[in-house]
Amino acid sequence: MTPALKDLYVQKDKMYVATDCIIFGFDAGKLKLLVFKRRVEPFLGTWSLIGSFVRMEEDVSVAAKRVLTEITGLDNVFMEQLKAYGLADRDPGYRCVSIAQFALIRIDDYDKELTEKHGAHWFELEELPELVLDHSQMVEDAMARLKRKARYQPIGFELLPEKFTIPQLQSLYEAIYQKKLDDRNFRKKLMTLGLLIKLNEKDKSSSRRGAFLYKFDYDNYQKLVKSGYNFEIA
Amino acid sequence: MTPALKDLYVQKDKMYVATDCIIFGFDAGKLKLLVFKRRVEPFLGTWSLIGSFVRMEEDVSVAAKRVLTEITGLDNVFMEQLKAYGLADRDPGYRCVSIAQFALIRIDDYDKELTEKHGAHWFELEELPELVLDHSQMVEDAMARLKRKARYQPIGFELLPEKFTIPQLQSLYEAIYQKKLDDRNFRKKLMTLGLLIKLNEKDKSSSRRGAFLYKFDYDNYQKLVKSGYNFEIA
DNA sequence: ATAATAAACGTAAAATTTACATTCATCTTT
DNA sequence: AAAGATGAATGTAAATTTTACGTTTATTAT
Repeated sequence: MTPALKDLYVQKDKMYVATDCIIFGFDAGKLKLLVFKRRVEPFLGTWSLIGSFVRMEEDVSVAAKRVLTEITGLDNVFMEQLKAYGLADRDPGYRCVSIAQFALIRIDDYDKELTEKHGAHWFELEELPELVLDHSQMVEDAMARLKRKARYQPIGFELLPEKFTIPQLQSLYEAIYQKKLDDRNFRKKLMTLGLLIKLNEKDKSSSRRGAFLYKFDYDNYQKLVKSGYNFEIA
Repeated sequence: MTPALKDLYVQKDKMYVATDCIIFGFDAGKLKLLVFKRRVEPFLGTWSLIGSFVRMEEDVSVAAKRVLTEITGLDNVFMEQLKAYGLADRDPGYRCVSIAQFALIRIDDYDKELTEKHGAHWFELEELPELVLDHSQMVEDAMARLKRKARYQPIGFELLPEKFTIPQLQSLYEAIYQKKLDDRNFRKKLMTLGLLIKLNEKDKSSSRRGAFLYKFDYDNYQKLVKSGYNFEIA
C-alpha cells in the first residue's frame, strides 16, 4: 500500500501527525527537487511532496527517514527538520499537522527504479509546478533555510559527490545563492577555511585541462566546530 | 480548568499535538525565562514551560497565542515557531508531539496577577532549574535560535520597552551573545543601520547625565527589508 | 565649587572583501 | 607537430569593514 493510499483511511475526529520531505538534489549546475505525482483522490494527478503519517510508536524524525529510505533507497542522508505546518484547514480531508523535513541527497546515489515506482520526478527549482496543499509553501521555506544555512554551515557538500572540484562547488553555491560568484575570491575564501583535502586526481569531464578533485575534511570540520569557529562560506 | 489539569483526560491510543511556549524577557541586564510550577501529577511540583493541547479546529500558531494571552494577558507579542519535538517517548503519559514556540515579551507589560495565578516564575537563564520532559532541550534550542537570529533580525527591540537607551540595547545584546561589546563600536554600527529614531527625552535612571531615549523605526525597517537589505547587528 | 559617574564621540591600524587580467595544462584540429 | 581552443588556476591593489582604544561632556551629589 502506498503512503498516498493509506491517507484515505482516516477518522474525521482525530488529530493526525504527518511528515513531508523536501528533497533537494544538485545536477548540471541546477538545484532540483524530488516531487511525486499523486495517484489517488483527492487531488489525483497533482504534484506533491512525499510524506507519510507518523506512526503511533515512531519518532517524527524516524518517520521522515523511513519515508526517504522507502523512496530513494538511501540511508544516512542529511536531513533536518524545517518546521511544523499546523493550519487547521491545511488539509481538507482531516485534521493533520505536518512536520516538514528537508533532505540533501547526492543525486547520483539514489535508486532510480524505486523512485520511478513511486511516481517521482526531479524538477529544477525554477520550473517547479504548483504543489498540492501547502507544499509549495514548504518548498519556499526550505529554500530560504537552505540559502541561510549554507552561509554558516558546510551543508553544500551533502549535495555533491564525495569527490568534487572547486568549480563544481562554486556552481552549487551559485545555484543556492542564485547569483554569480567571483571564481578567484571564491577559491581564496574557501581555501582559508581549511575544510578541503586536495586529491591527486582530476576530473576531466568539463575541461581539457581537468580540475583537481577534493574531499570534504569532516574531521577537521568537527574540530573547528568544537573550537567555536564561525564559518562563512562565500 | 487549567491546561495542566486538562492534560490528564487523555486517551492512550490517540496522537496528540501540543504547543509549548518559551517566553523570554529582559530585565536589569539579564535574559529571563518564564516557567511554571506544575500543580498536578505526574511530575507535580516540577518546573515546566507553559503549554496546551492544540484543539481540533485550531491552528497551531493560534493555540500558542491563546496560551500566551491566557498566561500573560498580552496580545500582539513577537512569537515564532521554534520546532516540533516528536520523540515517541517524550511524554510518558501519552503520545504527544509538541510544537515549541518562542516568544519575546516586554517584561514590564505582562499581567502579574495572571501569571502568579498560574504558578509562574521568572528565572534568569543562568539559574534556570531542570525542566520537565524535554523542556530544557527546548529552552536550549530556543536560546541558540535567539542568538543566531539576533544577528540578522532586529528582534531585540521586542524585549525592550518602546523607548529605550543605547546602553540598554547594548546590555541586551551582551546578554544574548553572552559577551561584552565595545560601546563605541556598538553605537557606531547601530547608527549606520538607520533603524533608530532619537527622541528628545532622556532616561536618568542609571546615570546623572542621563541617556537619550530612542524608538525603533519600524517603517524604515520594513522599507529596508523590502529593498533586500541585509542586517548585521553587533 | 568639586567630585563622581555614566554617556557620547573620533580616529588610526588591522583585517576582510571586492574588483579585476593573465598564465597554465590539456585536448582537438589542421 | 604546430596552432587554437577551453576551462582551471593564480595574485594584487583599492575599498570597505572591523577592531582597538582615550577623552570630553552633562548632570547630580557632596
